[in-house]
Amino acid sequence: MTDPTSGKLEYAAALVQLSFLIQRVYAQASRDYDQLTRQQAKLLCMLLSGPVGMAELGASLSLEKSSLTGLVDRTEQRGLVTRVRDSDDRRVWQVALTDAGEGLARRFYAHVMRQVESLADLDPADREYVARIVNQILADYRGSADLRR
Amino acid sequence: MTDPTSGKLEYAAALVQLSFLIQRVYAQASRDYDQLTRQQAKLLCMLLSGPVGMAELGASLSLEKSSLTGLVDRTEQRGLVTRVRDSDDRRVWQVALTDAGEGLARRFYAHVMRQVESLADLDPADREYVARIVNQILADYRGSADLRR
DNA sequence: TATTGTTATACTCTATAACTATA
DNA sequence: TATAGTTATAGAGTATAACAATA
Repeated sequence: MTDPTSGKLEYAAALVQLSFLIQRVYAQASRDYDQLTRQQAKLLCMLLSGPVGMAELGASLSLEKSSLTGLVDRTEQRGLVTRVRDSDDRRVWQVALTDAGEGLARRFYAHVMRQVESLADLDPADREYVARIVNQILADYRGSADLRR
Repeated sequence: MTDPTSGKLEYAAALVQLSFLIQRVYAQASRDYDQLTRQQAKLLCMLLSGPVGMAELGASLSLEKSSLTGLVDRTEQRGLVTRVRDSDDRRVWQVALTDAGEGLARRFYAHVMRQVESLADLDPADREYVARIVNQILADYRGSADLRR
């Protein structure tokens, strides 16, 4: 087993190291934007496309429901999200961005994109190729996740 | 700003989503191997190439020294690592895998590699291409990190 | 009865600041 | 004095189990 921190890595080892690098970028960006935590930043980004129910959030974030309760509590106390009762089922809550949360989320997300883009000076053709393959990996995973339901 | 959880993503967005997917795989594998935490698993893997000093570990893991003290404490209490005094400088400690820690780390690491390999059914040529570009990203980052020192 | 979400509890992870031991 | 690492403390993140409100 070779040292995973240097030298030329095989496919899987390289992807794992890249994931740690990108998570480091993400965590640093979180601190840079209003001292967010990585988890709070991820929550905000997941709400950018509109309010999401607690159950769906828990599944997407791979969190137990009690863990999500705490995360939403802390993010709500900072004024970045609010809970909204579902009109159909009074047990259900939707989580939505506040105006402050949406502004912060947009700026944070754009910053992370810039940081990741500037990690390496790649040829445009290489970027497109990588984007295509990574989209294929993500699509294959979603397909297999659907099968498991 | 498009929903980052579905559809075709641009280069940076795709890499960020992939990093979250791989971290989920890594965390699940940690739980599957003796109920490791993600951080303990990462520590074990960093020691696979031999003992490492606390200072270097802290830099590699992006942890404050007190945070690392706690992580090594908990991992040591589980019998997976040991502290060894440096022979030259009696303030310095090296962290090393125990036999149990090394066996667990090897099995865990191999499992993560298999899991990541099997995320998608890619052409061998695509895997090689992705591996080459990701290695370039990692090398560019290390180069810029060296410049910042 | 079943489901959604919260509360209670315990533990891990992390940072800041003060401290000890060694150089 | 300076450096390597620990201790003290506080807070965030997480899971399990028990619970309340609603369906």
